[in-house]
Amino acid sequence: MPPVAVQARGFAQARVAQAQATLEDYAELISDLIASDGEARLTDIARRLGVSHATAIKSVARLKREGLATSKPYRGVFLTETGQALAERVRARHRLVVGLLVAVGVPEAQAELDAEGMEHHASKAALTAFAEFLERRRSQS
Amino acid sequence: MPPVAVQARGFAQARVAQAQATLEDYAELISDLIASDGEARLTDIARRLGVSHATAIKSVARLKREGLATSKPYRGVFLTETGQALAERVRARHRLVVGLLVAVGVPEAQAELDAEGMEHHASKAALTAFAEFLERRRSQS
DNA sequence: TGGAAAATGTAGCCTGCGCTACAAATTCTG
DNA sequence: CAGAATTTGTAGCGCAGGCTACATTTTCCA
Repeated sequence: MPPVAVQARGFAQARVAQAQATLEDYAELISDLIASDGEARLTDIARRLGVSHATAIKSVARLKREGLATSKPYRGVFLTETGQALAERVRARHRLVVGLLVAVGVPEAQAELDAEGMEHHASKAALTAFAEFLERRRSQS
Repeated sequence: MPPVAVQARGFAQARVAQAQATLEDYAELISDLIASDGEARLTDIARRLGVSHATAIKSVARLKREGLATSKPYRGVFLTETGQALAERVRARHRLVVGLLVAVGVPEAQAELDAEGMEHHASKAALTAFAEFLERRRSQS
């Protein structure tokens, strides 16, 4: 077993990541919807996340509280600059994680599903390592 | 963007995994404590998870509700057969994830921390791929 | 253009998992 | 072996994020 402090830190890190996960998922999804449909409607957000619209409304309210999004009644949801920046970081990270999973042999479709959960827990150091690993791969083949 | 159904499934999978995560962490930790100390005391569980003892008590109560653990007042916590089996699966999975992270270049210490969060989201297919990847690596070097 | 359909919003409930504060039991020790 | 220290238990709170049910607003189209 790892030293107590180290182990506790690991769990704490995972908890913090988890608390951010919802915000990250929403930010990325809203950004994607705006890019593809021109707007991010509550119903579409809920459908894509697989939750009820009531849940989506609550979560969007939290995004607004945290300064990541804005919206007016009966209108679509928009990201603030901060929110957009978060969305872009998350998107890049998502691609990196999927890329790594595929590179080590996880089937594409499953890699997408797994990445959805794992990406939130990849540290900067891990992402750097992933990028370098993929780069080495690419230059070799 | 992926098809709606696929994307929703990804998020749903992540939510399910997350709901299991606490149980898995406790089961593994209790198993480790029993192996190393002969017993799993509430205080040690709480210290290693980095939470208050009250939180640990609540979570252990949930493990008992779900048939994974047993305990009597003012005595240590023990795993049922189901709980022990879970602990072993989780331990194996944890090692596999750490192994993969290290193999692709994540520093050992960080790999341990990251694995704590990621491991809960690795599907069977991913774990198989990880194992094969590590096997290939081993036989090459 | 008026009414049905769709979208959005509100209210209230549940569970999980954090916390602090206080209570009770056990264990250690002088 | 009595009292202090430790450990375990209980109560009650907060937040996040699920849900259903019902209300309201907007949108669409016959």
